[in-house]
Amino acid sequence: TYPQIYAVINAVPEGRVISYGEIAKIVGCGARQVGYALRALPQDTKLPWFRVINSSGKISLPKGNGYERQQQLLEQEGVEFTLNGRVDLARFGWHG
DNA sequence: ATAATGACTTTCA
DNA sequence: TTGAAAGCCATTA
Repeated sequence: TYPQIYAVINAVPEGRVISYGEIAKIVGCGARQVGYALRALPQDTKLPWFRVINSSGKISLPKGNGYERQQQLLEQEGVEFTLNGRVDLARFGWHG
């Protein structure tokens, strides 16, 4: 299941994001399993893990531990965040 | 084999 | 709009 999840994430184009649930629906597993796969990712991975956020358009990492880093990486690609730290999935969301 | 654990989601209050 | 509660299901222990 990891390979399938990684494959989908790897297919997400720059400047776009996808939710855990979307990935789960595509590979046919639960949404939590997607997060589980990301947690097991090495630090030096080339996978665009930061393009994965939750269904409400928010980052699922706790502040002070990756949250800021992910937001920065996304903004770096042109993804805009609202005042309350959310991403508009209607505009930046990606559907294969 | 069994039970616990979540980088989640959806469904109501 | 917010938050608790109940689903979810592969990985860990």
